[in-house]
Amino acid sequence: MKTKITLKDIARELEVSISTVSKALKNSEEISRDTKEKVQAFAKLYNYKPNNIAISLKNKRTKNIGVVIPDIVHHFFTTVIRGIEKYANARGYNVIVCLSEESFDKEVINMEMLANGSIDGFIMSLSSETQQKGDYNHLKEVTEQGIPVVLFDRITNEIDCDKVVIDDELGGYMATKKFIEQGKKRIALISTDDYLSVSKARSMGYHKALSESKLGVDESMVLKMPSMEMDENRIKEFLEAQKPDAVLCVNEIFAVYSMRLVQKSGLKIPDDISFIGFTDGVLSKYANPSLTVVAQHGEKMGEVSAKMLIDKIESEEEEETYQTKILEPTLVIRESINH
Amino acid sequence: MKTKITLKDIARELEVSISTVSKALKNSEEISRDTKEKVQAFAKLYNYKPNNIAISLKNKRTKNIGVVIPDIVHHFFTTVIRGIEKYANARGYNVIVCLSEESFDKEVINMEMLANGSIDGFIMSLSSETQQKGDYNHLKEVTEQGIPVVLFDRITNEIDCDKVVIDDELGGYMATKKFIEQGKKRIALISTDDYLSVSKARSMGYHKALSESKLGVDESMVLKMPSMEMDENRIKEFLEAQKPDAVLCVNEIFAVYSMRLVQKSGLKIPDDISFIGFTDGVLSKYANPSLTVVAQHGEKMGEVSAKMLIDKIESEEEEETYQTKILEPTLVIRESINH
DNA sequence: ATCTATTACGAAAACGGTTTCGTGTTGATA
DNA sequence: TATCAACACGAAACCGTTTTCGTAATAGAT
Repeated sequence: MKTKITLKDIARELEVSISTVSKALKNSEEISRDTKEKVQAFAKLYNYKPNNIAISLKNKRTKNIGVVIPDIVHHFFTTVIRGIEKYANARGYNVIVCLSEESFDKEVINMEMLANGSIDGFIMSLSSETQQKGDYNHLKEVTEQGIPVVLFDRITNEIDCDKVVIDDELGGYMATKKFIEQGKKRIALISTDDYLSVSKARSMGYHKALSESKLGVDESMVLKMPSMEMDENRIKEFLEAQKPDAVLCVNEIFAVYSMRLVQKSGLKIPDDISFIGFTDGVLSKYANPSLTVVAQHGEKMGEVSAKMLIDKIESEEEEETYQTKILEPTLVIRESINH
Repeated sequence: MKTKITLKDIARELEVSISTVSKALKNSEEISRDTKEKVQAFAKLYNYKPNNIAISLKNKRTKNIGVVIPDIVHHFFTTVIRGIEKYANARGYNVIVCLSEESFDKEVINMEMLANGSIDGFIMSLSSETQQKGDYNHLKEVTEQGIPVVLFDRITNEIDCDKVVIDDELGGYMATKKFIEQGKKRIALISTDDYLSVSKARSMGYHKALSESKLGVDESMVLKMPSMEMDENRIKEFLEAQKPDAVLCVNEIFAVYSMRLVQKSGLKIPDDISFIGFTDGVLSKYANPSLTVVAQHGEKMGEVSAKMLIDKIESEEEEETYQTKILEPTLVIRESINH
């Protein structure tokens, strides 16, 4: 086992001082050509690499960014991470991922762990429990310490920081409008409870599109599922009672599941009933029929978040100006609606 | 912006030495009750938290583990990460995720970045490019430095380290056996090229089961896709030419896609033709019909890997003994085969 | 009164770097 | 010959901890 070599080792071996070695390796003008060459050759020979931790301590910069998300087994978050990772890596940063698993306490603990010097900034999406509680003190503490934070997707207005969201309302609006244009008359919405900011916005888009049209809103056409868990019977009863000819679902799973239900009862998709979901994941792509969705471009979101964060980390000025970037969703047309 | 408080700050404020503060906070016997109470109260008041970086430098322990995987937008890896994260977190470790994106160079760069003090050990799954090249020098260097490594799923025998795999051959065997027991006669395999160690093992299980049976192996019933990308026509031609009554696919996507193809040509699943895939992801669960799969228990794999790694990190002895844990896959029966 | 043990604390080294500043040596200049 | 700048390097502080070791003060024993 050949252990890592340090500046001190090189200095001892070459009978120069540590400072000289450090400078020589940085090609400082202060050091003679001779010495520099000697040191650099020696360093290369023994594969010297500076210790990141020591550098972090000195510079008060870790080159790590902390990502705190509710869940990783979820296509959207996964693509966001990929976007963050790619961008951050290109700028020399590493990504520390922590999962809150939708728990407020875990979110707090994770942030506390990371905030004590392990990272230069946070990128995060709030857990549902945090959003329900409305308690954002852990975020306040972090921002007050001067640690930059970028909130994405599941955000709150109670914290002053950079934010990246997609225009979920627009997404709901676009999808609903599409149905209206296609002459659908009974347009249903399957949503979750409003505490999830995204569901809320998507529902608003749905309501807006309908109230702008001659159809108007009929609240009995809206099903709010109490949790993200599938409750098969609720959906089944709802679809049988309301007999919609178009359904907008706030996620993929509701949509795919609903499609299976209506297919079993003999309806044809998209002619008898059309579907649009949210999140352009594998499910939508490989569903039968493939599902038209409002795509959120998670990877782009990750990139944008990472860029905002790193720019802030590396900016000298202590500007207290925060921006909210709004990304536009797009409709990915597949077989579950008429073309 | 209230900046973080350090031991030095407390020492100055309370007019004691830094050492005293440090000891007082650790409830050392050396310090008087009075002083301890004073220091602890002050620390709590100003919300003192020790700086992780400084501690890391001192202890030569970062409490970080590096996870290097080929891809994160992939259900299996995602569940493994979750398993790692949960377990590691419970033991006070953070997880730094790096993506090789199936590239050898990125894998090398990522490992080098992390190996310079940022982490205490690696958990990784090889990129396909690395497996094709067969170049494992980056791994050798790391292990020679005494950094513990746990390899999972996509492993190599050329490196001495702990390993965790699922018995992919057994998985292929179990699935094929199932088909044989159900009286299927034309059992096909859709696989990828053999450089992926997992595909290879799964194929071996398929071959083994068939050669043990009266059916025997017919190589024309095996389709090897040159890459992970979907090549729709290859599969279509293959299925039309061979007319199998059962298909084993080395992943979900091949399976779901194939099911759609045969359904379009009027075949009934599972009676006319049955399907089994690998990877128990969302696709299998929500496919129509839902797909029977060989489940790999990624979360368990992550947990086991993390446990092995952390145990090694925290073990005093320099035992050079490595183990390979083999996890057994299980068959998750769904609608794509007869019950 | 002297010695010893205990208590309670501080100084300093160490982790592995970076960086500022001081200084001995050299050669050129006045 | 005295002065001085340029050169090349080293000492030391610093980042924020932990930990070893030394020691002043006090109390108890003889």
